[in-house]
Amino acid sequence: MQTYCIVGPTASGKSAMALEIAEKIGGEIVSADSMQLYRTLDIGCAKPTKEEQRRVPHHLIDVLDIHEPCDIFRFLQLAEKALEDIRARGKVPVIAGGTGFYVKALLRGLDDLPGDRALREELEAEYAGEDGFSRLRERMKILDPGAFAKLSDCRRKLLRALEVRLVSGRSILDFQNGPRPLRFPVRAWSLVWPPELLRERIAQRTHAMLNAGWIDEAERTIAAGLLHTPTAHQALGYRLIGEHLAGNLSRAELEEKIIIATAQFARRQRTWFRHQHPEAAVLEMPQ
RNA sequence: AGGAGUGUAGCUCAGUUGGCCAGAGCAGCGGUCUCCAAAACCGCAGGUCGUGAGUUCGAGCCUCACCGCUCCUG
Repeated sequence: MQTYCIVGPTASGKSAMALEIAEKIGGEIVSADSMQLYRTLDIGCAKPTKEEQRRVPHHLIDVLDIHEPCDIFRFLQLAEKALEDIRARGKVPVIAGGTGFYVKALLRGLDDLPGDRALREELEAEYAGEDGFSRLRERMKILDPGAFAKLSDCRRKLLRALEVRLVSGRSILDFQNGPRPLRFPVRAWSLVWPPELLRERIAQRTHAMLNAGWIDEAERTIAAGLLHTPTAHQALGYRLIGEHLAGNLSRAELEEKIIIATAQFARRQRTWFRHQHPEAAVLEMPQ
């Protein structure tokens, strides 16, 4: 049985298209969005409305508390279960999402890299200081020159490579086997907008979200500790709204900054989808 | 109208006593991506230095005129 998949940057119209397809074929939507996973991050993450969620069953929305951490494996665990359930019911999954890394991993799986959470935290602490990064680089330079050559600029990835090296005795590069095949048949589209047009949509949506109560929502979630959560704190806009509430940003400046941050995010997504999803047919938007 | 000030990348500005090819931050664009991905990281482009003339071997920096903007006084 076929599985559908729609990817695209934020504000590109994925949700609407997924809804349309799902209704037409009697499918169920699986959100592949790192932030819609979290409860109470509603307006700010442009979640489908309750009404839309009633029209078609949605999965992986509101499944985590903001204080819970999430990473690619947690997501895969949840998403694979959702796909399994949907198929068991004889329904068609319609994956829709803007978190490219998650979508790709769901479609193709990940290589089996060794890991050790506890060790990871130790290393994180060990290389935390001012000179931590240079010490990390020095160590990797001799321990795993290959990985160092490829990752030397990125602290986070170097750290992970060191973890793999220490756990397995081998380079992280040895575990990464290039492009993986799709794990199941999929019909996929990538929504592509002219940048200026998408930016305009982002601006309009941001304005509407702010007027729809996003500021109150942010105030509540910040009071609940959002800014100190392991993963959810990354959600765009909330921190800026906090600045606004603290009087450091005017309403106009707030809106402008959110639009810029969102457009920058959309650009990164654009780059990702352009290169990482050969299975997806490009759909020029609008229409 | 008179006086003072100002006019350098899309924006905010640096540019020493006139002399490397005019710089930065932000924005923009491109790229990477296998346990933080709404993240992390790498790279690129862009300026008739308001306009015109003059001084000088040489002017963004000096002189003059004009234009624009700002402030002050009437």
